[in-house]
Amino acid sequence: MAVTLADVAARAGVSAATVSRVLNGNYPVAGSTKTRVLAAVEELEYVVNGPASALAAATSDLVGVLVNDIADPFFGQLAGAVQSQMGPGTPGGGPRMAIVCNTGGSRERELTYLTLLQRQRAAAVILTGGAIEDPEHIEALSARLRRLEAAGTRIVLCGRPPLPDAEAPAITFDNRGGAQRLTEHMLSLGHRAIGYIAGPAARTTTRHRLEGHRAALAAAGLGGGADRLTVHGGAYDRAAGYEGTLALLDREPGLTAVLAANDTVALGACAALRDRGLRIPDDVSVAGFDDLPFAVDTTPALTTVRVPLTDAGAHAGRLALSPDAPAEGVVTYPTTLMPRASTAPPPPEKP
Amino acid sequence: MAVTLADVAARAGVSAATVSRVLNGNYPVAGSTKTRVLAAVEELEYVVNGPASALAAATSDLVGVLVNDIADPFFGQLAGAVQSQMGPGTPGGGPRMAIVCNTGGSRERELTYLTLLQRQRAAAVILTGGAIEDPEHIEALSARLRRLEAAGTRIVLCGRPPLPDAEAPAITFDNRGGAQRLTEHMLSLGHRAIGYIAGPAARTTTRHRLEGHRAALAAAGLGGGADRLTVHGGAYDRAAGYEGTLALLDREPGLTAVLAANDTVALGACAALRDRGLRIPDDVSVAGFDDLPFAVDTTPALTTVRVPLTDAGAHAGRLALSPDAPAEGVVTYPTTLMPRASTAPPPPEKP
DNA sequence: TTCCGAGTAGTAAGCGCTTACTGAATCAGC
DNA sequence: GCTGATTCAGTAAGCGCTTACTACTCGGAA
Repeated sequence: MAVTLADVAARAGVSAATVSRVLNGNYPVAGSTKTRVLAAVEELEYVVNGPASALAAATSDLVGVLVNDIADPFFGQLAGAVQSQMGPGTPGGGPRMAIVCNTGGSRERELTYLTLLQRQRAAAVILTGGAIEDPEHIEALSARLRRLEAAGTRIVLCGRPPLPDAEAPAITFDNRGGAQRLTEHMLSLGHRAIGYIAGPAARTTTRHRLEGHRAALAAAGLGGGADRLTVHGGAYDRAAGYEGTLALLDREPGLTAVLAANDTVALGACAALRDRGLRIPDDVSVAGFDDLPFAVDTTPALTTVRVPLTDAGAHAGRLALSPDAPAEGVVTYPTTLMPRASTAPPPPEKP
Repeated sequence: MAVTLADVAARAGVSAATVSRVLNGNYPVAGSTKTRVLAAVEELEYVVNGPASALAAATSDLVGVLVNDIADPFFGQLAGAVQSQMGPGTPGGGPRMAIVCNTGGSRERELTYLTLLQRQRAAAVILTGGAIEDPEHIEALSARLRRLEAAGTRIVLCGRPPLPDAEAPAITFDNRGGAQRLTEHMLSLGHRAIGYIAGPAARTTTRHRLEGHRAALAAAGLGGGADRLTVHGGAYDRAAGYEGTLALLDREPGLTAVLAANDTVALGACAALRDRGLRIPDDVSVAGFDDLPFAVDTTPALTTVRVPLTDAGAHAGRLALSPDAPAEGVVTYPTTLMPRASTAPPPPEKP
């Protein structure tokens, strides 16, 4: 039915092995033969059978990318950057294809996808986004990853810290430092009643950002009441920001600033503040994290911390494809404070 | 090295064929045997070799999804919805995996990815987003799709009209009607000088939305000067909105409304208006299209047209998996006007 | 008791490709 | 002109799985 290697070989008057060698180019073939084979490929519109070659060569050209939420631009950018390194004419030989797997932040699906990728004999797997900090889950995850590595799959972590006993290279963001600088920025503006809406608990990203915030507070001698002004959202979404802000406002009516776990959460915070009749930044300052494209378009423009998603994603993609695992351990990308109009000095004390 | 079917068979004391049958469940196997096999699979941590089974069975469990820009939430939502139909415990037998391919709107990459998917012997391919209306490209695309279909790959179109001579099912959005209703909404508010920032030319989505807009204008007897107040963006992005708005403003200082090709473009339009010192909606009304999640969080909240991305994506996913091609032709999803605060009556005429 | 047809399990022939290994030229060096 | 290296192409043995086809067992109808 479909055109096979043998058909091409017959057409070109050579053996199947020669055609294979021309196509893979890892063995000397005379120029004239090569031309003839290529012509036959063209004429017959031959397309390699991926599964067959994966089986024979025990390698596949599939790379898995695990993301928490593909509809979230944070992961969209990351995935896009990873994919920019694949396709034709990219490092590591032939074209690769990225399989983006949407875990939805579910532990179970994370593991399931890993098995599915092992089943595809993926060449590499890139785990993105903060890791879940449940020892039990980490153990299960490590076990799966160990199996994958044993099967020859390269593992790359992007946006999460390295795993306890694996040597998979990790790319991380300086979330802690970014959060710290952001809080310092708020403090320097004069804010003292700063609410913090953290992401879901038991996530590395959540913890690191919160740690940075706490560190800045502590350095300013304000560490004491921090807990009271911190709430945890159920996800990194708008609802977390909205509800978190309302909760904070109830807890501390004198709130002058809200720091959100990320830009999307900040959007929800802004909505809640507006619904309560508070102006940004006149009454309350708001800041996000990540500097997603829309941050510059909110009103007022959102102060946030830029995370170099594109660079990191591309880097992860390259690491995944590099035939020789450099295993350079952890690379940390810096984060940058982006002060914009949503933060300003707090309003003068009301008499 | 890796555990194979034979290993499992040996462990369970049966033949490889039996193990295969237990795993695929399309042949009677006695309960006790099944239990024994499953236990062996468990103990050996056996994971099927996907490529091998794809080769032998001449089918793969990979589904390709072509998107224009994975970092755009529009496609992110669509891709997420498609994937929600795959994975374990979904229609069409075993777990499938979605390969999301980022074409970046490039014709060449669109074709390349299609070849790459053919190479993987994908079970189905879902093409999302507006199609490019270049006869030459359509021809090339159709040829590739015909080859894919000949190879047994199901084709599903989502968000684009059916192809000339293919019977691939298509899911479309009522872009035309949505745009028409949106323009009618503006007209009913009293706007007459309505600028339109269209998407890139030669895209079906661009054309349909523009047609709807023109139709509403014509029905109101305003069809005449429509061209003068229409600009085309180079992409569906913020820059298109920003630059398009500045161009419109130069062309018609008395502009009272800007309709954008989509929500992201509208964001750019808002930014340009603000930079020119114009208030929304007091001086100029703005509307978008798609109703992406952030539309409700802009200031003021963006009037837009809701497009049921999640439903459509899930539908496309189901169509792609359904073993028997229903080939129900074209299904059109309705779009809904979402009037919000960014549109209001035009300011009173200045004397 | 014989025979037949369910119901199960095994055998073996590929699926289309890669890649050692082998073989046939060609060619430089003496 | 002969030898040994070198270059290029063919042969064939799988890679791990699926699936006709065959073979056996067993209960019940004849």
